[in-house]
Amino acid sequence: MNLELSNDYWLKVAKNRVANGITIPAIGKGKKVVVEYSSPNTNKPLHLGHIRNNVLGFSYCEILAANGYDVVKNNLVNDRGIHICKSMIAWQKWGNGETPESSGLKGDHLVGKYYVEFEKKFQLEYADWLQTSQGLAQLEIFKTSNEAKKYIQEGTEIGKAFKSEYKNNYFNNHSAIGAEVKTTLQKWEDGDEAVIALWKKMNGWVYNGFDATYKRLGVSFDKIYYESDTYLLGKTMVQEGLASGAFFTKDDGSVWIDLTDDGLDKKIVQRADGTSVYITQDIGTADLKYSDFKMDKFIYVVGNEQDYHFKVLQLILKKLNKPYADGLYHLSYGMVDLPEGKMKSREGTVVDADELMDEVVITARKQTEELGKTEGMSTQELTDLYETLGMGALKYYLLKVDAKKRMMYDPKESIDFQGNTAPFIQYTYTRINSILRAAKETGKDITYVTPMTLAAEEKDLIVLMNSYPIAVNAAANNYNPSEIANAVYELAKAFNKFYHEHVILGVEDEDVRGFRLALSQAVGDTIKHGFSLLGIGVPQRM
RNA sequence: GGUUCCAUAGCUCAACCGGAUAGAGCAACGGUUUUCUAAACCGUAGGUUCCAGGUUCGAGUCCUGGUGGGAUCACCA
Repeated sequence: MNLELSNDYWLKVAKNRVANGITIPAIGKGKKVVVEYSSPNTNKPLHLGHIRNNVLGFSYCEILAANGYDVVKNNLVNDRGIHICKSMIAWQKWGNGETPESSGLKGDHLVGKYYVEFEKKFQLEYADWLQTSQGLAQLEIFKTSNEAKKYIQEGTEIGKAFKSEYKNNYFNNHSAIGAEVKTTLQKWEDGDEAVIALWKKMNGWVYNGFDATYKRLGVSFDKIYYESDTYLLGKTMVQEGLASGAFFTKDDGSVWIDLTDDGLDKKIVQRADGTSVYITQDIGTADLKYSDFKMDKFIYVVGNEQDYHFKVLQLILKKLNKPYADGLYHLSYGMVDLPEGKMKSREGTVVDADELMDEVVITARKQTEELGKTEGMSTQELTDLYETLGMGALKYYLLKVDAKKRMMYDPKESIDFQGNTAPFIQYTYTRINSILRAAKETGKDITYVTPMTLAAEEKDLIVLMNSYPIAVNAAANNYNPSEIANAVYELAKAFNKFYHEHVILGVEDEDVRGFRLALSQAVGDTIKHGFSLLGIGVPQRM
C-alpha cells in the first residue's frame, strides 16, 4: 500500500484544525490516576536528580490531564527517620542557635549543612575508632570472613573494604554520636516534647526552602502525605497477610513473604520487635491512597534504582489480593550523570537545584542582553523573560530525553540556546506572535481561507500539527513526555523553514495571506499547548 | 556472583512497538540579512547501529551467546 494523500485532503485537515483548535482524543476519560512524585527527604536540599523527578512528574500529570484522565498530583514527604535525627543532633551540638534568618541561608540548605556536618564528624570518630584496640580486633575478625576473601580476590585493599563494610555496624553498636541519634529517634517515636519541637522547627525551615524551589520549578501538588503520619501504616495488613497465609513468621517473630516462585527473594515485612520496615509503610500507604481516592491507576515517579523495590511492592499487593494491585506502575526514570561521571554527594559533585536554576537564568539574561532585542520592555517583563527562557532551557533539556533512559547533563550544552532547545522553540513562538501582532495592528484578516495551491513547507506544518494529538496520546501511554518535546521541536523547525521560504504578512493576495496567518497562528497554539504540557512557558517577545 | 537495564555519527540524543536510502542538535568547514526577529535558514563532511550467530520476504528494533557499562541484591529509607 503506497498512497499519497492529496493536497485537498491536507487542506481539509488544516481547515478543521483551525476551526476546532487542538483536540486530544480523551483516552483517559472516566479514569482516575494518582501520581506520586518529588518525594523528598527533609534533611538535604534538592539537587539535579530531584529536578528531573519533579519536572518529569509534573509534566506527566499535565499530559494525563490533557488526555482526559482525572489526575491527583501527590507528594510523599519523607520527614522522619534516622537522617533527620542526624541533622537535629548536629544542629544542637554545633549549630549555636543558627537559623535561616540569622545566617541568611535558605532553610533546606541550612539543615543540609548540618547533615553534612554530622557525616563529617561521624567519619572522624569512626576513623579514630578504627585505630583503637577494639577496632583493630574487629578488623582481624573481618579478615577471616568469607566476605574478606572476596575482596582479597578482587584486589581491594582489606583495610578499606573493612571500613566501608563495617560502617553501619559501627554506627549501630559503637558510635557515641550514633547512639545519640538513635536515642533521638526513639524519643521522637515516644513523642518527647523537646525532640518533637526541634523536629518541627527544622522541618519548617526545610519546607520554606522547598516551597521556594517548587514554586520556581512551577510544580505543585493536590495531596501531600507525610511519612510521620504514614510510617505506622501497613501493620494491619501484615496481620491480614499472616491470616491469609501470604506471609509467614520466623522463629524470632519477624514476618516475611516468600517471593522465590516469582524469581525474587524472601522479603521481610516486619521486624522481630514488631516495628515495620520501609516496604511495610509503602504497602500501608498504597492502601491509604486507595481508600482516599479509589483510583484506577497509581503511578510512582521514582528513579530506576528502586526497580526491585516496586516489583516487590506490586507483587505483595497482589498476594494480598488487593483489587488495586494491577493499577500500580513505577515510572522508572534514569539517573542524571555529569560529564565527570556520576553525582556523588561524598565527592561534592552534586549539582544543587537552586544554584543551577540561578545559573541558567543568569545565562538567559546574558544571552538576551547580548542580542539586544528587548528595547522597550519593562524591568518586570525582562525578569519574567529571563526566567521563562532559563527555566525553559533547563526543563526542556531534561524532558527531551526518553524518561526511562539514563542521561547526561552537560552544563555547557544546557546553556547553549541553539538547536534543539527550549529557547529555539520559544523564539519560533515569538516570531509567530510578532507576525500576528503586526497583522492585528494593520488590520489584516487572520481567518482561514482555502488556498488554490499548497507549498511543501505549508503541507509539512499541517502534517505535523495533525500528528500532534497522537503524540500527546502516545506520551501518556508510554509514560514519556519526550514524545511531546520531539513533536513540538519538529513543528518549530518546520515553521522556521516555512518562515524563511515564504512571506506571510507581506503577501498581496488576501486569501493566501489569510491562510498563512491562520496556519501560523495554529502552529503557535500548538507550540504553546505542547510546552504547557512540559511545564514550560512561552514569552511574547524575546 | 544472582537479577535487571543499557550500548546508534567525535559528543548529546531520535528513529511512530519488525518496514523502503538510520535522522536531528552540538562541535568542524562553507554559504544566506536594503524584505514579517540571523536565538534563524541552507549546504559539506561524518555510520559495519558494541561483537558473533539465529528467526524473518525484511532486524538498530525480536531470540541466544559474548564484551563493556549502570542499577540492585539491608531487620536503610
